[in-house]
This record gives sequence, structure tokens and C-alpha cells, in this order.
Amino acid sequence: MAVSSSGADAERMCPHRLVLEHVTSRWGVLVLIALAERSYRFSELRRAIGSTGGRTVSEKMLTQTLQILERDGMVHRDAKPVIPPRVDYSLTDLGREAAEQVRALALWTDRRVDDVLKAREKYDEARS
Amino acid sequence: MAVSSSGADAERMCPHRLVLEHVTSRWGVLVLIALAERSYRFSELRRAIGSTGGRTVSEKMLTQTLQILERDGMVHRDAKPVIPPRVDYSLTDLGREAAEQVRALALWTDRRVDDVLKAREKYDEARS
DNA sequence: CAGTATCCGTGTTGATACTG
DNA sequence: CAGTATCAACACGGATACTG
Repeated sequence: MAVSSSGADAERMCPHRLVLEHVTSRWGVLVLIALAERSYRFSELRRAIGSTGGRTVSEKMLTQTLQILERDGMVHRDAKPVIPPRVDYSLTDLGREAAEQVRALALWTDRRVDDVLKAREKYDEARS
Repeated sequence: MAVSSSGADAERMCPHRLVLEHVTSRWGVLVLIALAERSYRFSELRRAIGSTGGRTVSEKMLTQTLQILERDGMVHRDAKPVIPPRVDYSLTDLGREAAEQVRALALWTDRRVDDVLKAREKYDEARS
């Protein structure tokens, strides 16, 4: 069924943007950050991302995100032929590099949230 | 009409993720990168982003993105009371910091696109 | 457990037309 | 020029049910 990445990326888009969008995608960001810390199993990863504070990923979206990132050579999928099934996800070298960039961004965000919140108050106040 | 940022961010999401999503949003990324270089007027910015290789931003989306980033204290809007109207957009200090992070990510992407493309080929080939 | 398949609501997006 | 307003299409994302 062709993991084409995401419907949004029409063929006419330059590869550079494509990769950027995968990495900065809603769940891509969180997957990369989570896997940067350690490898996870599927459901484990779902819970890990859910506990970050936001809404939890649906299985569908997590699957899709993982497939896209695997196809892009960032995520390594290790499916063990056991029952019950066990699949471990980890980062490749490429993925680790990507994760570093994304993590830097996330850390910066963390440091600056307060300033953003303050800015928003001022903005909203100024036009009410 | 309340620039609430983007419908997706339900109230129940932690601020940290909110900011992250604004900064990593499809057009947010490109706006920050463009403005990191120099300030732009509205239409000028539209063209600048369009010439990056992908599809061009609609006026609506550019407006929305700029408003969100302005509200978050990253973009400065300077509307001159002349005819015809002239509005210049530039980054605040906060915005410049954000842009640096995002730019680092974009530059990394640029350096690694080839590896990603190669990975995709292997992936696709492996299941055909 | 780790997915896949399907349906379906709704948010995001983009054309288009209009205003100051 | 720099937007705003409105509308329609469609992609995204989630809930659910099912499989190996």
C-alpha cells in the first residue's frame, strides 16, 4: 500500500522540504525526541509520547509516522519473530543526528515558553 | 476574531507543545528562515517562500502564520500609514533565537537529503 | 502485542472575491 | 499593497473492528 509519506507532499515538492516536513511533523518531532533517549517498543512508545503532556497518538498515526521515518532512514525497526509479537524501534545514525537538531529546538522552546506566554498576554490585552 | 493560533491546539495541550507546533508548523518554519535573513514586506515574503522550491503560500495561510508568530512574540509587524499600504515583517530577539534553531535543522536537512533519498530507494526496493 | 483496514468528522488549506 | 471574508475540497487524524 505504499508508504508514500503523507498525502500532502505532492510530487512537485523539492526533497529538501519533504524531509523537513517529515522531521517537523506533529508526531515525528515527538517520536524522534523519545527515541533519542532510548529504544522503545510500539505501545511503550505510544505511552511515552502520551505522557509528554499532550494528547496521545493514535495507533494509526504512530504507525504511519514510524513508517515514514523508517523509510527516510532515520528509524530502525527490529521485529522479533516471537509470540506475542515484539517490535523494537530505535534511531539510526541519521536519525540520531536529526533527533539532536529537533531536541535542541525543543529544549530552546522549553527555556522560552514563559516569554512566549508573556508576549501572548500583551498581544491579547492590546486588542481587547 | 481571536487569532487562536490554530484550531488543532485544543485548550488541553501544554504550552510547550503549542509553541513547538507553531515554530515547526509548515509555514512557520519557512517564515522564520526567510525572516532570519532580512525583513520582508508581505507579498515579498510570499514570493520569497514560494521560490524556495515548493508550492507557494496562500495569502490566507501567510497571514495566519504571521499573526500566530506575532502573537507568540517572534515576529514584529511594522505597518506604515502610507498609501499604498506598506507593512514590514521582521524577527524579534525571541524570533531570531527560534529561527536559529530552525535554521540549524534546515541546514542539517540540506546536508543529509541525499542519504535520505538513498535510504528511501533501498526501502522501496526491498518491498517490491 | 503489533499492527492493518475502514469509516467518518472536522480542521486545515487554498480559490475567489472583496475592502481600505 | 496588504489584507479580510467566505466557501468548498480534501487531507489528516482518530475511533473502531479485525488479523497474525
